[in-house]
Amino acid sequence: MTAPLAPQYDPKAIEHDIYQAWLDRGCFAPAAGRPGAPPFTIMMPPPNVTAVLHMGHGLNNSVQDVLARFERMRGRPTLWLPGTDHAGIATQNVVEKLVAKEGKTRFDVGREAFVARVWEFVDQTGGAILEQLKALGSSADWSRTYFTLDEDLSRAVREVFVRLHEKGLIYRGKYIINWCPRCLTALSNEEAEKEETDGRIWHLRYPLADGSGHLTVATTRPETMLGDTAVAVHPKDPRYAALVGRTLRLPLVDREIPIVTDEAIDPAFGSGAVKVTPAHDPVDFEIGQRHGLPQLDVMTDDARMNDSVPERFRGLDRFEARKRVVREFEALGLLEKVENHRHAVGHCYRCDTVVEPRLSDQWFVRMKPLAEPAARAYTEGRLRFIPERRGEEYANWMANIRDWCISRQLWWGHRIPVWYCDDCGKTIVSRTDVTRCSCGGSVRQDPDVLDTWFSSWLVPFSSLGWPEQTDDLRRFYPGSVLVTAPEILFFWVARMVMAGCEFMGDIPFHTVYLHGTVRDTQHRKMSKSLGNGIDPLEVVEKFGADALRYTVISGMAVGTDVILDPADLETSFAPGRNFANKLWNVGRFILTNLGEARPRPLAGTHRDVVKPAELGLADRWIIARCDRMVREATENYEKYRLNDAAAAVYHFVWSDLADWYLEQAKPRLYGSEPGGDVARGVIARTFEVALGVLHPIMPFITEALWQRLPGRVAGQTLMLAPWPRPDGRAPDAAAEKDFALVQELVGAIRQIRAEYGVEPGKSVNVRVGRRPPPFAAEEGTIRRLAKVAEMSYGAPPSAPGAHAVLVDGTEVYIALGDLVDLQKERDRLAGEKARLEQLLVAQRGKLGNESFVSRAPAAVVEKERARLAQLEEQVRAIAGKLEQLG
RNA sequence: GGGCGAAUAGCUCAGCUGGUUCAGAGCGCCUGCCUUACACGCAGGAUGUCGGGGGUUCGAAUCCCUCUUCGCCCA
Repeated sequence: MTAPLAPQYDPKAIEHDIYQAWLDRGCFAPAAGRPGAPPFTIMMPPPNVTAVLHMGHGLNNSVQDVLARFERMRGRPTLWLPGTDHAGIATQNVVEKLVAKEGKTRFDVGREAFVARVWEFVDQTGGAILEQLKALGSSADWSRTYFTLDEDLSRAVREVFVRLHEKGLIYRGKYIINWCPRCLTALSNEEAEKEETDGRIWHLRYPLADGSGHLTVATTRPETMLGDTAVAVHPKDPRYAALVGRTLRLPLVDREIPIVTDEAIDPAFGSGAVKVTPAHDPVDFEIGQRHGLPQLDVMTDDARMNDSVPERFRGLDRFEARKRVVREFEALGLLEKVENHRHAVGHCYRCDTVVEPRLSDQWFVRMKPLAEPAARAYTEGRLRFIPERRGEEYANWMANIRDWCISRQLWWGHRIPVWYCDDCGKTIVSRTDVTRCSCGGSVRQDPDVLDTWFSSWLVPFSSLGWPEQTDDLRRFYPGSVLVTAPEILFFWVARMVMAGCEFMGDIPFHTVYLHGTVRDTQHRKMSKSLGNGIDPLEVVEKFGADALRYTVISGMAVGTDVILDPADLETSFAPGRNFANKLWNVGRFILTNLGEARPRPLAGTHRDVVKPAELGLADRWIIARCDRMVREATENYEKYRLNDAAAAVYHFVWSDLADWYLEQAKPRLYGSEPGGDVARGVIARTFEVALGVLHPIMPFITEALWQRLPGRVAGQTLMLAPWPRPDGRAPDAAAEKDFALVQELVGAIRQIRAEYGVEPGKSVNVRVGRRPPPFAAEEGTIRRLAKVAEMSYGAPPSAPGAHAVLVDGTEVYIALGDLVDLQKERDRLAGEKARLEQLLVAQRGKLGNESFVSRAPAAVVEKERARLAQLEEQVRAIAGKLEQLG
């Protein structure tokens, strides 16, 4: 039935076939689920259609897949919905680069042909990333995969645009927006990323028009002075009170500008006098509005100085112009001083070009009315964040929301559904294409497209068919959890909540799980430009998807970053690789020893069921440990503490099952002791449980081993098996305590063997002070695991030997013959005695403290008393030994 | 400038409601072992002023204040 398993786990040998089998059986589509179980819906953050997989995706999708698989096994109809995003700027940039290789710009190619070219590119390469996600084991329902430019999602975009416009929440206007002079488009505030930059403040002198002196302004962008139309000071600033209302002669351009007062001026910043450039700064724009100042745009689309500046500046790039302006001020003796200044400068989030604040005609969404219900969802506790503190960022953003610039001067995207009549000048906003104005005149559609996020924010329902009332929409909206990186909290998450409230009347998910970022050993974010990225496919190729998944999941506490070394994948992914290999070998050992016969069940009504009386101490112990592991892991999965869930199974498999139980059971398995059938039953059951609990994190290897367990029927899959439930009779504190005693004795003997350098193959004789039931029950185990030849009980012999004292005071004597060094033994015991006496003093002090005894809870005091007694017993025993040694 | 967080072993981080899960895990390191599941392993071991200072408390890595350093978000 099963081919012999290789001694080293080879993920490549199993992953592909298993994934294909899951696909063939349709395991990823939502099942009917357990009766009454609520659906579990999780929207994959749609990757850019041109993106290639990086570790960020690896992490993000690992987390989502863990949650999806967990809930699926728990019997909830689970939909993990994948898709791709058309990513306006990013995709257009990629194709523009291709076109550039042919020596052309998109304008040479023309709009229609260029867009056709992008489609061609997307059809060929787009969605490759979804294929790559499959290599990670992602259990998304690929049959429902969407693309944000699909016809039905585009219909949703138009519907939303028209509805918001009808409500007066979309408007067009001329305001300061963030302009990327490289992408040649407007950006939203969120897309203009502020980066701390070392800059300068130039203090420039502007002479009074009447020649009676000058006023000094401070600026970080001197080149914009060419567009100044005023200087503003704070109305209460005594330094400038006398100058208010007078006129300055603007150097270099020789233009007269007024000195005005405005509350927005911070008297403490720079000189307290601010040059006002209404066409190139948002604050200046507002000052200009208040004072009716002219707006003088001094730059071209690509941030060169335009024709409204003196001729010698025209055509200069803005940074060239900056240098020249400063030089000329200096030459005129008008440069007062230059200071270093660190400040936040906006950069295009797609190409990192410094953004130019610029006056421009654009479409906006009025956000306040949309933000209000979205903010309330959080404050009322219906929407929660993990980690919690992210909720405050969300609330803060909502409270200070600004209108959203949604038009982009791109060709790739959803064209704005607005038409202008050439004849009557009417503006028509329409769900369907317009070919002619009601006046009969010809119409032109607005040339711009919408911000990509204007379609992404609808995904929680547009991907389910909205505005149609589809079955999917009814069944899977609202969703459950959103898993993403904190970077797109505002871009995407917050806006989805708004859209959900506005168009569906309900938030799109109740939990937002924001995971950390993947960084290198210097804690730098992984990026293409730094070359410090890790290719997840390379990791999968080398160590397997499970190793990748386990490594990132176990290495990531809630909200913390994952540090990986791109230069040393071997070490970085060792935790996952080692554990996968361990699990593989545990499985190999177990499968070999279970054989073909169906093992006896531990519970149920089968006549062959293992009766409680048949279970030995070790059996009861591993069943109890297994039960504890299931509870712990389940609880941690539920709390999104995935690393803790991972640790619970890891510890059970490695430390409890492999290191102790399997070792303990070997004689029974090998037939040298009776009870092999019981051991096999216990092993089969606990291992199957462990595989199930681990499956969400390591789906491939657990599936592979699970399918090989005896008694499997073809077609069964662990992926759809029910979530392991704790065994009703399993909690067994006594067994846990008793076996721990056995473990302690074995540990004590091993420790002494190691300290005295007893050869690993050599057996020793041991005498133990007393013989509690656990020692009697597991004497064979103790003898085998500690390599003990003769084990006897009672007072230790007087012959020299090594001594140990267990925490309960039990004396352990190990005959070592001539290996024993009396002096060494004295030193060892004296050291141990000193250590324990220190603890004893502290313990006596604690209990001697009247206020502790009277004020601490009785149970705590009782515990401490017991500990004191134990310590006293240990010290007494060791002191006795020392005396004996002389 | 405003808001939020973090500092625990060489490294990456757990430690949740103050008390035997309190000083932990993984990786790395040291010693000995190719013990017929695994050397990606087994057994044993070393390493800590829990960032500094102050406070609350019978009791603080844990709560409060303060300082220092480092992050993140927003202006």
